[in-house]
Amino acid sequence: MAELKQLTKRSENYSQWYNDLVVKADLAEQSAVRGCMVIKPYGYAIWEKIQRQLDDMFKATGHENAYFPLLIPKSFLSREAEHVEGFAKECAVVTHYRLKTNEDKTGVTVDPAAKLEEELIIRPTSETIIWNTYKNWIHSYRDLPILVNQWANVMRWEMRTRPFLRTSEFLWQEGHTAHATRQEAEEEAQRMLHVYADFAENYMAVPVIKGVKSATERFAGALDTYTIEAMMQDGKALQSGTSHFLGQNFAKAFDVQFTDKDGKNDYVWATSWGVSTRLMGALIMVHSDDNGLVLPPKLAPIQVVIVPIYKNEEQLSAIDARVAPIIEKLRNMGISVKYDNADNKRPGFKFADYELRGVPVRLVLGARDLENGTMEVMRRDTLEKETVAIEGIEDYVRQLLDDIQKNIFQKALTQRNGWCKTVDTWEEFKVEIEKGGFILAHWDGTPETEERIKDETKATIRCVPFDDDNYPACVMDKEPGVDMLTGKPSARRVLFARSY
RNA sequence: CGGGAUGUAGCGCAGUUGGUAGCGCAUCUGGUUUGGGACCAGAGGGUCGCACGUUCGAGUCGUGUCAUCCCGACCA
Repeated sequence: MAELKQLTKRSENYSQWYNDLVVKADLAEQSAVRGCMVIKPYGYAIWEKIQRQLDDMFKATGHENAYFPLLIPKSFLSREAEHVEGFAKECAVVTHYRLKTNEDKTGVTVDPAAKLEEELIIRPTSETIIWNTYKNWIHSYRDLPILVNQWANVMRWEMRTRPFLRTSEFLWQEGHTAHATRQEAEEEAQRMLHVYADFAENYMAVPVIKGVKSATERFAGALDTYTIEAMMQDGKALQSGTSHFLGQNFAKAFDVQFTDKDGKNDYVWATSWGVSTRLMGALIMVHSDDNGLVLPPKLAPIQVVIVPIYKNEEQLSAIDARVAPIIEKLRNMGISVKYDNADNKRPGFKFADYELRGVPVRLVLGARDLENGTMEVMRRDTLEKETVAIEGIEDYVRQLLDDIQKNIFQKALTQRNGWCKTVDTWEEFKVEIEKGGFILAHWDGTPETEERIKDETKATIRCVPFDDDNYPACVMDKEPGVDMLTGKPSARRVLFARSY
């Protein structure tokens, strides 16, 4: 009880509330290694659902999976100038390949004799090692395009870490494609951004704003970075996925040329795109309430939990028998069901526990229901309970799951749209940014102004939004104007926010 | 790397002017319970982050050190 109460103090410190939720909902815990995270079975089950769905979507757009080494020779990283610049400060480095036992047997030390001639970097991202490989794969236009994705872990030695949002080591997928033309590569980068947006909205039930990053916010080594930006319940934005048009930068750095139909040589055009376990951070922060996690049915490891209520063995076996065919039917419909008839926890405890873990639907069957031929159905998103006839309950549940999926998206969308506002003056901007949310304002397009705004308000340009009929009108406002700070001309409003 | 805070049982904490370790939750045993986080009785669990110092005596005082968290800078 005391544990649950702590969760209700969300307003005091959102960050702390979030950390509590991650731990209490049994998703993850801190590891012995600084800034790393142990993903526990329940948390990992959610990640597996995310993985499986994204993987299907990648395959449907013609991509294949492959795997590249964890360790990258230091010299690879420095081939692309901007790329090193962006990652050098956060790399873990392998310098030796052997330990030896101390002479007094008190432990082990690094064997100085086993120093590597060239240090190895634990990948912060795999562009360099992949492009070094692509050099050997690509000779002719017939070898293109290459559409490869990798599921992997990467490591970035960040100064400040947060579970799921920014851990030193994280799981992700990174797509790396090579194309014969600029246009094809640009289309690929856009296509994958839309795949991400589709996934975020239709599976995670997290509404996002698609757009292009400003030059300062761009990926190190990219010509353009496209992003999906989500809004958390506390008014801070979260960059949830990115897709990069890399131009010929990496092809030039790793000398990857191909011969076209006319026999002429040219550098190939590249993209890369990735989403990480950070998506789980978004999932948690967008939907959760004071009772814990709220998972969208499409990504919930357990979609339906059934809890029996009984006073003795006979009653339990009667319930077991009544529940068995329901479980079977639900499973045949592709619904994941857990029947929790464990005798070592009381019903009230189970109710609270499955709510904490975000299970979308709970069915309860007791002696009373057995007599009436009913079950109690509770939906996690609204916490509403109703009593429903057992006859045909499987279809009812199927319908309810769809309904919950739609409802939590709608709820998040309404909230997100409520966070969008237009601001015209600098004074107003400084006031509004304190309240959180997305702010649409005019910007003169220079990095200097962007920097000033960031320094004074901690707000960054999240993106220049793409067209989408579903966005609120203020996001779609493309009228020119003047910069709120400098008064210089602005082509259109851009999206500002404070972010994680 | 700067500012602030905290390190005492698995978790959350208390510990008085320095006197040899305590509470709640969790765990284990037995019993009664079971429609919203059960109750009773009993039990187990600690080099008080680490090191050095002051003292007859340190969880408590001093110095150093390490770690974690929060707020910044940095980032998916």
